[in-house]
Amino acid sequence: MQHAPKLRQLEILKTVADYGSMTRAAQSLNISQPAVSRVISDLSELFGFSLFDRKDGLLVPSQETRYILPDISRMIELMDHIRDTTMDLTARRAGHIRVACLQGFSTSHLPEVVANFLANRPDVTMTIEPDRPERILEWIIGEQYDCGITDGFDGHPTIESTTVNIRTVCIFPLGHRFAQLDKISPKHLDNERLVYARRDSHFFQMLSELFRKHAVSPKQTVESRQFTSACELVARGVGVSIVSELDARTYVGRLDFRPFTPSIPHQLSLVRSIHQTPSMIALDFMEAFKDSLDDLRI
Amino acid sequence: MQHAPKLRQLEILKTVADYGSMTRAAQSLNISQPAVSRVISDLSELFGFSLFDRKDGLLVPSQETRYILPDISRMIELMDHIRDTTMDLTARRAGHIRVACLQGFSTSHLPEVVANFLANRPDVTMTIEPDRPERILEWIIGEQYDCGITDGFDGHPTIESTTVNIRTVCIFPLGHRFAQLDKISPKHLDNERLVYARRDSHFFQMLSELFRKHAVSPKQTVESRQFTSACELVARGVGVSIVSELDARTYVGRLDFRPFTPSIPHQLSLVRSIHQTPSMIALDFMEAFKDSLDDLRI
DNA sequence: ATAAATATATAACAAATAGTTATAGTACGT
DNA sequence: ACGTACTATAACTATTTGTTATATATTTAT
Repeated sequence: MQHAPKLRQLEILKTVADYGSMTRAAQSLNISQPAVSRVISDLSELFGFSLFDRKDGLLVPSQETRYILPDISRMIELMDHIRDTTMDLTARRAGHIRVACLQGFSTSHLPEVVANFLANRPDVTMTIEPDRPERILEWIIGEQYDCGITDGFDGHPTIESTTVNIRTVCIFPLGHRFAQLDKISPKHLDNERLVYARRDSHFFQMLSELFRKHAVSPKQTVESRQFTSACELVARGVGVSIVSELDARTYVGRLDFRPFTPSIPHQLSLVRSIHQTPSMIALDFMEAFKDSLDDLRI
Repeated sequence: MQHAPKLRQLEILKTVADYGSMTRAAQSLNISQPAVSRVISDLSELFGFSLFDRKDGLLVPSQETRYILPDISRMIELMDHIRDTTMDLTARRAGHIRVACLQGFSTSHLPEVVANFLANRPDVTMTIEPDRPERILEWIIGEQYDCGITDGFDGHPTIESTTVNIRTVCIFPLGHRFAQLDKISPKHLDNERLVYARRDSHFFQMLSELFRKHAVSPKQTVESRQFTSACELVARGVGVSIVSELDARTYVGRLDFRPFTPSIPHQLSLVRSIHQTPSMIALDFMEAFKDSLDDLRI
């Protein structure tokens, strides 16, 4: 096993080859000429062949030197690239973020948050995996994703979560009589055609409870597995529905909505494993995500 | 402008990532554990993010570290490659040699010399450019080639040359009556069908002179521009010819030959520019070439 | 939960490396 | 032959990279 050359030595070698003069190479590198001179003689001794020929007052790389110069250039470029990349990572401008989220979320609120986040971070890439809530928790516990977005999260020892209560609204087709009201309450929904979403959810149970208490029975028309498809149905005039303002917002212009009282908050949870130190860019994204909910939280 | 990491630091980082432990990385690198410890903390400070997470007693690269590890690996491989290459260059096992030679030479003696030379030098590559003698000298003067092989060279201030006198033989078809002779002299050639080669050459002039002196007049049949094609013609029974033993040898089995007296040496010159320091592998090749002529020189 | 074992961090120091200035030697153009 | 520009050598300094000794965490086993 013998010594490898130092990166610095190769850099100096390349500079001398580029300038054809040790003196000018030294100037370009902002070091003294004897420093360059010695590096060249050291390298020549290490390699065992002469590095340059003198020709018309210029130092011309020898055949042997020419043979390795391309590799040296690649080497230096690679190091520059590593340096740039670490700087981008530090400045949170590069990296990869893996997000697991609810099915519906991946088509409603999240795309805009992601688009805004990536807009001024050209070297950041993301993976978004939509799945059911239970699977999301599994992914997070298994540390397959940096963070997850779910609802109805009720705690887990290895998961750290931030829960945001999102306002609930009643959505209805454009031109519907509800547009005259300021708020919609259960009594308005009696006999109204209602599109249900996520019958098994905590949210749905709260809602049923409320109807029972107010002795209100809306006409069930369709049950959808996702809030977004409920929105689609409402926009097409199938009926009205109760969803989070978050979902409603992405349909502005295609349907109308008003606050629903009493408040039945949607509990949206941003979760991550406590066993995984999140990358800084992932932390930034989680911040950005929480910020995006600021004017929707109760 | 900020500091780039040292190659050594990256190497240590990679080793720690590979072993999942600073202590074991230190062992593998044959350095002390505190040295590794400090490199990691220095790098972490330089980069501005934490490099490892602790997990079940193992150091696991952080997201950020994982992001740059592939580049680090490439970097280290590249440096290894450069080191190996320089060692090969020193051991004269790698490099590139550019040879300019006579047309005929590129198909007769040279291929075998080249084949032998490259046989145990897998990383050596060669360019062989066949051309006319005057062009060869131009190439050499212009330093386009490491060396040239020509004949009838009569000196040039910027060219260093080694000239070898090659024995001359008379070649004749298998089964020809000349096979009974030990040597062929001009008198044997009277009225013999003779294939001429290179009528403009120094060699041809010497030969004509000789015939005149001995009052011998062979029957001219064909004139070929190359000695090798003369050999082909003779092998096919067109006549006999006078060529260098070097050319004759490559046709052993297809024609027969005997020494020709008096000796009219072929002057084969190995030339190179005095302005270009030859690469060591080129010097080796020139030596090998001269050696190949050893048992053919007068 | 605590002790023993193991792994990492810190400090003080030594060796090696990469730079410095000063000066001597070389090669080239007039 | 002389001045100019470039390169080499020498002696020295600062920085980097390693060392040992020791303290502090962290796991593992009891």
